[in-house]
Amino acid sequence: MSIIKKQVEEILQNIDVTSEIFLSVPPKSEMGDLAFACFDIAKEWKMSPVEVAKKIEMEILRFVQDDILVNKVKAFGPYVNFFLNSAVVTETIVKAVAKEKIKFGANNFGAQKSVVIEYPSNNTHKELHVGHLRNICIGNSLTRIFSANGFKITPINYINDFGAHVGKCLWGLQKFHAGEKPPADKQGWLAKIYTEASIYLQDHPELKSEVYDTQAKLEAKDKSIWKLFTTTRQWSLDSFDKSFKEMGVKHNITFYEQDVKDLGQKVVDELLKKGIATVGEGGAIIVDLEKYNLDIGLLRKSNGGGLYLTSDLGLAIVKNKKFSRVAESIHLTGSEQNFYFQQLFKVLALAGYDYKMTHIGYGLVSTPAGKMASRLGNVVLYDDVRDAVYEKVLGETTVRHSDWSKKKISDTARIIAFAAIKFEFLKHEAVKNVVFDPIAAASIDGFTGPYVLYTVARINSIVRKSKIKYQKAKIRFDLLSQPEEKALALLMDEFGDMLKKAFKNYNPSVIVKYSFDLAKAYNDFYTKHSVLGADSSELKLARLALSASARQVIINSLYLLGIETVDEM
RNA sequence: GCUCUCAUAGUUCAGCGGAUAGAAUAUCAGGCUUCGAACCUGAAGACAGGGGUUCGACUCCCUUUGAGAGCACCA
Repeated sequence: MSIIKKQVEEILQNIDVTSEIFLSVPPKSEMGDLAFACFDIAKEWKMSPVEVAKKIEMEILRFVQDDILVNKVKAFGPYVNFFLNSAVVTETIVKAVAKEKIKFGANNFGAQKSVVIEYPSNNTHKELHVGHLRNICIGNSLTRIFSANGFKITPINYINDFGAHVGKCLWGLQKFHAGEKPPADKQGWLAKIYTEASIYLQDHPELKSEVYDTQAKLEAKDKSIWKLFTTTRQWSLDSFDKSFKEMGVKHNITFYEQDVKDLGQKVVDELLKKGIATVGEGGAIIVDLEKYNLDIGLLRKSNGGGLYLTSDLGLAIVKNKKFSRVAESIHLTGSEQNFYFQQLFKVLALAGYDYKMTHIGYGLVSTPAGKMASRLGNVVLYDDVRDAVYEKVLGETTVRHSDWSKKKISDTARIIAFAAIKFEFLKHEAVKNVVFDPIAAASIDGFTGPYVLYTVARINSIVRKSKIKYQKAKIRFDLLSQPEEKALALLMDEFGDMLKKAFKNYNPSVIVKYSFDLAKAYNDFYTKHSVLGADSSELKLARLALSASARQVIINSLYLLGIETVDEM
C-alpha cells in the first residue's frame, strides 16, 4: 500500500472524514502534492463542496499543527490540497524501498486465496501466432500481478491435442506428404500442412468424409494413425515448450483435451440423468439456457462425439480434484469466445460449481491487411515477430557497442527485444481489438520497453561510476529539496495503488503505463539535476540513494510485466 | 435477423462521474567539450452525430452511424 498517502488519509480521518478516502494528484505542482476531493463528503455533511474544503482546511490548521509530513494545507475550490515536506517524503520512500526491495508495493488483498489461471490454451498441429503472443503476455503478467497482490495463483495450460484440427492435419499429412522427411521446424511444417489441407478442402468438399474417417480413427485410438498422432503431437509440444521458455512463461500443470474428453462425456450423462441436459434436434445433447438469455449449449454431437463444452466439463472435474478450494478460476482467451464462456460458466453453475469464474476475452489481433485466420494461412507467426524485433534490436546494439563480445551483444539484444515485444502487447487494455503493427512492435523510442530499460541502464551507469556504498551510509534527506526529487518519490509511493488497480481490473496495461511514467519522472530529474556532479558529497549520496530506489521500483514494475532488465544497453 | 464489444490529435493508445482531456509517434523548431542523445525542451493537433440523467458527462442511459465478434453438432 502507498505509505505517504496513508499518512495523509490518517490526518483526514482524525478530523472526522470517515468515508473512504481517495487522494489524487493535483493537475499542477504549484497546487500541491496530493488532493482530496470534497464532493462525496459534501453530501454527507450537507454542505457545498467548496464550503467543506474550507472547513477541512480550517480544521487541519487548527488541530494538526507541526505535522512533519504536511507543510501546508490549502483549499482550492472543492479540493483540499496538501503540500508535503520533500525530505520526509523522500526519506520514507527511499528507506521503504531499500528495506522491501522486490517486495516493495506488494499488497495482500488475496490473503493467499487460491486462484487458477488458464492460458494460452493453444492447439497442437497449429501455429503459434500473434494472437497467442498477446494471450501469453497478458496471462504471464496477470499471474505475477495476482501473486503480488497476495493471491496463491497457479498458471495452467489446457492444450487441445484432440480436436478436428488434428484430424485435418494428419489427413493432409498422409495424403500429400506421406514418407516425406520433415524439415527442422517440424511444428511449422505441421501448421503449414494444416493450412494447406484447409484450403484444399474448401475447393474439394467431397473429400471431407476422408477427414472425418481420419478423425474417427484418431478418437478410436486406431493403430493405423496412433503412432503418427503421438509423434506429431510431441513435435508441437516440444516447440511450444521452447517458445514458452524463451518468453519466461511457466505453467504448473498442462492438461490435454485427450485426457478429459471421456470424463466430460460422463458429466454429460449425469446432467442428462439430473434433467439439466436434454435431447435436442437431431439427437444431439443440449442444455437449454434460454431463460438465462444464453441460447442453447451443445454438449454432445448427435453421433455421440464430444465438443469443446464436453471437454471443458471434464477439465473442471480434474482441476477441482487437483486444486482443492479454488476461489477463482480465470480463463484467458480471445473475445470471440465471450459467449461460449458465458454458456460454460452457466452450465458449470448448474452442475454445482460455485467458485468465482472469470473469463477475460481480449480483443482480436488483426493485421493491417485484415482479419487473421489460420485456416487461410494469413497469420503473423510468433516466430516471425520475435525474429524481426530481435534483428532490429541486434542491429542497434551492434552499432552502439562495437567493443562488446558477440555473445554480450546477442544476450543483451535478446532481453531488449522481448522487453519491446511484451511492452507492446501489454500496453493496450485487454478488451480492445488491436491491429498488429510490425513497425510499432520493433520500435525502441518513446512509450516502449527499451525506453524503460534505458532508464535503468542509465541509473546502473551512475551507480557503477559513483563507487559509493550508499546502502549503508547515513543519508541527509533534507538536501533533497528539488520538486523533481519529491515528485519521483511520490510516484514511487503510487506503485502499491497501481498494483491494486491492475489486479482489480485484470489489466496489466496499468503497470505498463506506470513503469513508463516512473522512467519518465526519473529522466526529468536526471536532465535537471546531476547526481555525480552534485554540489556536495552529501547531496551526491542522497541523490544516489534516490536513484537506486527509483531503479528498484522500475524493476519491480517490469517484473510484473515479465520483462527483464539489462545492466548496459 | 438477434446479441455482445468498441468509437478520443494524422496515426497508436491513456483518461475510479469532478480542477485547463494526458502520452507516444509522425510534423515543425531547438538541445551532447557536462552522470549514457535508445534522452530532453518547445510548437501545432482530438472526445463519431443527436437526445437524456446530474450541481457537474469522454465516462452513466437511449438513439443514429461506423467497425469488430458471436449466434446447433468448429475451437
